[in-house]
Amino acid sequence: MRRKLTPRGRERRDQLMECGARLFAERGYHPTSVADIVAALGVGKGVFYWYFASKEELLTELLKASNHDLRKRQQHAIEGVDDPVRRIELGIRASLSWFAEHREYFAIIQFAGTDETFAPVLARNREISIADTIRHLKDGIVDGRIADRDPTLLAHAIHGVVAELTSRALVDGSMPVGEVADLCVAFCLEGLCG
Amino acid sequence: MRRKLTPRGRERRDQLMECGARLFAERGYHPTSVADIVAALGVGKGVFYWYFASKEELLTELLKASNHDLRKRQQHAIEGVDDPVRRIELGIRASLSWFAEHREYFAIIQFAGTDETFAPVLARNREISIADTIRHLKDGIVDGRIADRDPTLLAHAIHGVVAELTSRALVDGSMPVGEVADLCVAFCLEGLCG
DNA sequence: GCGAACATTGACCGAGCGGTCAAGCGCGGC
DNA sequence: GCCGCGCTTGACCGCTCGGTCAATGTTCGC
Repeated sequence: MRRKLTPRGRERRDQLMECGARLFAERGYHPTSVADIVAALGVGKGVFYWYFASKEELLTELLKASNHDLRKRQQHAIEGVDDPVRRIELGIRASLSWFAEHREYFAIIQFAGTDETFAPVLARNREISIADTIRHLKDGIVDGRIADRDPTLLAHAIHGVVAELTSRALVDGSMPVGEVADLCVAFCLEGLCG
Repeated sequence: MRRKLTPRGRERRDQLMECGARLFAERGYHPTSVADIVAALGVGKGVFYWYFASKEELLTELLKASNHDLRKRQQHAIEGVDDPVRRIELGIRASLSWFAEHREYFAIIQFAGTDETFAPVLARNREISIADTIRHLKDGIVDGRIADRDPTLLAHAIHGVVAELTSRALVDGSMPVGEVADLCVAFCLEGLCG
């Protein structure tokens, strides 16, 4: 593995990550070999192991980087908004629009959830995200704007709606983001009967 | 592969499916080899290929069988109930209790979703399930009991909540089914603000 | 008690995997 | 001009995998 990174090196690393993300998403993690990844870039196998200790490490880095990017988007979206219900709404919309622009990551994250190896990093990512949501929920419950139910379960419920609609409507179905986001928000805030 | 099946053969086949389901859930599909499955049963490798054409076919059969069983449970739960909202509620509760009793299938289904190979059978399973839900939703919309929004997206939203709460609260968290089901129903019917 | 069909064995195969490494390349500093 | 180091090469290694198959055991009906 490398010690330092010159600009040229950083570019190669990014290329490998992008290429790996695309192939993992298209064919799955196990069926994609390191040989496939370097072949797609037209370089030798050694290049891969210069930048990553293992195929496993590449996936881990992909998970960390994508979560970091998604969270930045969410934080930017709710910046300066005080109303907790509105913060939740904007967070949902930010998530959907991020996934609409990075569809390949959906499959990657889903796979990572099926392999114990990636449980730690995935759990950490989710914890952060759930904690953010819980904070807004608790604020809303105190204000009386949100029904007084277990905030942890509520947070997971919201994440479930976002995940499923991302998967079915954005990734598979290619529906317009705005339309999906509107229903997602309406469902989360008012339910079926609202 | 076999032609006919004697009672003895049927039992072996069931053993292989049960054993495969357990190992796939514990370690994942790719990391579990056919050799692992037959070793766990203490039989030769040829036995596996007598009952299944491939490892792939075993997973496919597991997906079909589990979905069939889950659907039976749902249909039994809503038998004789006319109110569409109540039917949805009972369907949600039936799903959660089924998964609580068959936790291993959650990981299997999640993995199958990451591999194109299993997309057809998974899509078919989901279509059936979503169609059931849509039927009740439309009935509810006609009655004015359910808000007039895209029933397909609503159905996916409900499935998302069920899936996520199954995964986080039942499989990982081991919370009591009843408690999770109550919140799941409340969230789906009334949302955060209800 | 024999023959047919069901059921089982486990050594074997070719392919492909993740990962290694000795050797070589190219560029900036001296 | 050449040294050092970041970077690249690709043949190679050990191993495991999914899948095959000829031989053999087991269970029936007749």
